[in-house]
Amino acid sequence: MSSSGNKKPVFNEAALADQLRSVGLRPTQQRMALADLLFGRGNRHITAEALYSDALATGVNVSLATVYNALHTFTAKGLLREITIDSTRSYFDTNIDEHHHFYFEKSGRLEDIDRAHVKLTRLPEAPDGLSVSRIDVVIRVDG
Amino acid sequence: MSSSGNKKPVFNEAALADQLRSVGLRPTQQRMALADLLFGRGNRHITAEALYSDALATGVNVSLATVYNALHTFTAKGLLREITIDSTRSYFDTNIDEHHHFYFEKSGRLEDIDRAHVKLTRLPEAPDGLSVSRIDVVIRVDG
DNA sequence: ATTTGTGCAAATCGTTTGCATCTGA
DNA sequence: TCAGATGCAAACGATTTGCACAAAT
Repeated sequence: MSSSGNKKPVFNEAALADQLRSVGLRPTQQRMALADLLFGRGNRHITAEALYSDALATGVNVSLATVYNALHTFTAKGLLREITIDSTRSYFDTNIDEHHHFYFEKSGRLEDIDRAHVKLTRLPEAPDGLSVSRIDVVIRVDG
Repeated sequence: MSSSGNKKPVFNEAALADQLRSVGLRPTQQRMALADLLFGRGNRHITAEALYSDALATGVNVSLATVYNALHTFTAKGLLREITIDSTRSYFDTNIDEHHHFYFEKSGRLEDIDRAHVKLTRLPEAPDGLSVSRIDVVIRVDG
């Protein structure tokens, strides 16, 4: 009973705290716990509600508002990437490298596709010399 | 003051009615008027609220619920394609051919990219032999 | 001490639903 | 006639917001 919840953090607390500080965020208890759930268990594609459930399930005490707060703050600081695929909810992806997704329509699950497996050619220029901020490829499969 | 609104329908009424009947839909006044707004002015990427405004502005008498109804029914019948890009609203695309999109982040506007201008290679197999229902490519630009 | 973050509950907003009434074939 | 459509208003669900309180520097 030394850390912030029932489950031991997967990441070293000091390292997590440094990561948060390095992007200008205070390593509060809630953010530490959420960051641990997000980044301490491999790549995840998670919704706010799901992360909230995860937190409750592991004994972490946070409010839903704080979960939304943390997800948006992390996204703004580049620690997460927001994926919009289903208009009823937002997914947050812990993989911030350039990559793409399979979307399983029935289950609502997302799966990463490495950038090396999708090659885009003949891409048109962005109109008016605007710069491209991101290219998303989503392969929808009926599972 | 002979047709269903202030603005003359761009499409021939009989042709529109046939198009609706051909997919098993009754050509009601509301559906005819909405179909005309949707298909009678070139390709459009429109939200439910925007179509509703359009309808009101052209003197067409429909409820918002009917607009949603029509958009979903048309989509189910293959006359429209629903595009999810922004989690706060759904877009409906009158272009049902395979193609992709530019998304202008500031204005929220969408623009078609012909399929010929995006070539995907090295596509991974869909897992578990599931079939691919659709591939969406969205190029986000900061305009 | 000051700034930043958190939690609660209420508010928002796009969308959906229930149900009574109308309409097209 | 009568299945299918429409309209209204209430319900919904994810997300956001206002504001008082707590925690971090």
